[in-house]
Parts: sequence; C-alpha cells; structure tokens
Amino acid sequence: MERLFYQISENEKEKLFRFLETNILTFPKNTIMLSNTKDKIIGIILKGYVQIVRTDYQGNRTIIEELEEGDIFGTILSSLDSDECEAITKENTKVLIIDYNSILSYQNTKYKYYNQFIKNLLEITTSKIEEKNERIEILTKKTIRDKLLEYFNIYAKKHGSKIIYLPFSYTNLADYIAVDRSAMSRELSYLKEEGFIETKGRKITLLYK
Amino acid sequence: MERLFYQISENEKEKLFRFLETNILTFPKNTIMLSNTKDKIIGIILKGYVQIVRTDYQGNRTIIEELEEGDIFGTILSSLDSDECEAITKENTKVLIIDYNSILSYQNTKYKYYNQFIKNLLEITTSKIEEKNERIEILTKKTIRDKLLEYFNIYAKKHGSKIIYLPFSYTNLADYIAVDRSAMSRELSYLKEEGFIETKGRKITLLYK
DNA sequence: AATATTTTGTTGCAATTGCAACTTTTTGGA
DNA sequence: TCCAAAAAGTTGCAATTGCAACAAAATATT
Repeated sequence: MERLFYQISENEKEKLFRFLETNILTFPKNTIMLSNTKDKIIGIILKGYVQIVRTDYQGNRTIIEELEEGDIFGTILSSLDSDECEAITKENTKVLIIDYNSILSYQNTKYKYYNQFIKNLLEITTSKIEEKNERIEILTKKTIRDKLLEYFNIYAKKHGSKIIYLPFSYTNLADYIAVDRSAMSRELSYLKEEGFIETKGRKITLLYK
Repeated sequence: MERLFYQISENEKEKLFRFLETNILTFPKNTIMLSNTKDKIIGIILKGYVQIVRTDYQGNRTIIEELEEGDIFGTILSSLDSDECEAITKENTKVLIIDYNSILSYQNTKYKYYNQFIKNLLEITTSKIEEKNERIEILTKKTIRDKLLEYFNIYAKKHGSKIIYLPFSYTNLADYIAVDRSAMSRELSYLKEEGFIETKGRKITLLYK
C-alpha cells in the first residue's frame, strides 16, 4: 500500500478517493469476496486477511496468493478473472475498491498527488511484469531440474547470495514452478546427492559455480 | 506506438522528448543492438525491423519477438536483460530510447500531455500483464494437450469464435507453450483423430463444447 | 520454373514426470 | 505438552514427453 500512496499524504489520499470511483466494502470471516462488477478494479486490503484459492476441475485446491493488510490486488495485476479462482476472507476484512477506468478517465492535471498516484501505479505494474517474466523464464525450462536451478539462480542474483531462504513451503514452490510435488522432492534429493545443493528446512545453499 | 502517444499531438510529442531523457539511435542492418546503459529504458522502433533472439546453452536459436515500426520494447516490458537474448536488426533501424527513470522523476504536472503519456504507459503495461498471465495460465498446465486446449480457449474467448487463425507457425506455438515441437505435433494429431479439432494449415476449428 | 530453405508430420525409444500410496517430520493449536 | 493437521520425503509404476532421425509439404529465393 505504501507503494501505491508513495509521496501522497493522508489528506491527499482522502481527496483522491473522493474524485475517483471508490468503494469501501467489508466482508465477514470466511466469505467469498465477489466483485459485483465486471469492470477492472484495483483493490487494497485495508484490514484483514484474504486467500486467493484456485479449484481445478478435479477439485484440487491451491492457495495462489495470500493478501494481508496493505496488499494490492485486482484484475489488472493478477488473473483473478480466471473462473476457477475464489477470494476467501480468513478474517473480517475491509477492502477499498478503486475503479480502474475512473483513474484513467479523470482529466484533472492540476493535482500533483493524482499524477503521483498514477506514477505509483505504473511502478507497481512494471514490477509485476518483472515478476511474471521471471516465472515465465522458469516455466519454459523443460525439466524439473532446470526449473529449480533457474529459480535458484534468479533468487541468488536478486539477493546476491548463494543461500536461499524459500519464501514459502516446498509444496508452494512445486505449484509455482508447476510440477508435481513428489517429483520435485525427488529431484531435490538428486541435487543433494550429486552435491549441487545442501538444504536445511527452507534454507537452501548452492554449492556450484 | 499509437498507444504510447494516444491523445498526444506531434507537437506535444516533440516537447515531451525534449524534457525526458531521450536518444535516437540508428543501427545498420544485421547489427546487434546493445544498450550501453544498465538503466531501465523504453524503446520505440521508429523505422526498421528487429528480432529478439535467444540462444540457449546448446546453441539453439529461437526468435522470441519480432519488432516492427511503431512497436515498443524495453527492459520494463520484456526480459531482455536475460543474458541469452540478443536484439538483431534485420533492416536499417532507427530507435527512440527513453530513460524510464526520467519519466518518473520528472515533476512538472502542468503539462497535460505528460500526464497523458504516463497514463498511456500504464495502459500498455497493464495489457502486458494480461498477456503474461495468459501465457502463465497455459504454461502451468501439466500436459501438452491441456496446454493446447488452454491456448485454444483463451484465443476463442478473446475472438468470440471457434475458429482459430494461428498468428504464427506451429514451430513458434511449440515455443510459446514451451514443449517439444514434434511432441506437440503428435498431440495435435491425436486431437484430430479423436474429433476435438480440425486443422487446415494454420486454421484450427474447435469441434467441442 | 527450379532449387534451397523452412516448416510440418511421423515414429521408435529412452528419459522424465505425474500419480498413488505410504511414512516421517514439522508445525500450529488446544 | 499433546494431538491433529499440514508439509515433506520416498518409491514403484505407468503415462507423457523430449529427442533424434527422417520424409513430405509448404515457402522463399534466385
């Protein structure tokens, strides 16, 4: 959220909400948040906790994303439009919804904070693109091994370190790189055997290069 | 390019270039376009034709993207930073380079066309995200069959038609969905045999649902 | 029109993977 | 601290896929 309102004061934020089409919605715990509109929106979690869950045609459920206070979501940023996805509140949740088109169609240039807001949005979307590119880079590798190594390399480059602390579970890593969990587990064992990596829980040390 | 300068006149465009950090570079045919800077940039092909080519560690070359006059590229939009990629001019090419940071840091809000320009950029980046999401949706499917069907469904939904005209060769489709071309070809044959699709050249007709 | 180049289709085979079923370990509440 | 649930590891086996090596068809080039 800080990024969305970077260099915008509380006061200006309020004004912004007034001339953009915004809604504040509240949902009780364990409700499915549904957008009653098909318009593009940007949502901000003001309070609470939400899971984006996909259920595939076989009935398997995977948590795609978890949103906390301050997190941003929306049709622009992820593919929630995909029919199989649901957003479920895990706590009482308060959400601010901004209509995306109202952001673009608003024409008043004299407010600096409005322009700043759009710049911030641009920053967020470009960094989302980078994230997506990284994932595509991984997903296009042909073997599980190559996918894992690509994941490790991207992480290592970004953090400038050969020690990786997985930001999520191995189960989620398997989802992220889109392979079977047990097959991934097997491949990790091979990588350990062959001396390429060492692991301790979610800490992975790269021993190569 | 039209999108980048939507609702901005030629006159205003010129002004824009003056206060943003822009460069016009020309490259002869068959040169590798190199960015001498590591900054984020947005490039626009003013004239010419460029191919983005990846060479993997085995030496296999794939054309990832083809850029024509008016097309936009850049570190923000795709992952050209990836070491394996080269941009090669196939004709004499003139490119406009805009420094991304100069766009963000410029503070003058009084020019409407400047704000419009940023909005246009935002539109382009959000639609790029949608494209990436679509591809990720496909790449995360487990079998070649499911990848193909997902590709078909996305196309059919977008065009509101059960007839698909591939925008590129089958070879490129295999690259796009990241599977072996011959294995994909085999799977397409099965789909035909089983009566799910019919093909004639690059025209594919969906017979299901 | 003839030839070269690229694309497409086919198939056997080996390697990789997903799946299922199960055990062990870790984590998070009560 | 104990228990339940979730996550992680293991392994056999069948299905899927990549790879290689072709032939045929379609496109480009001269």
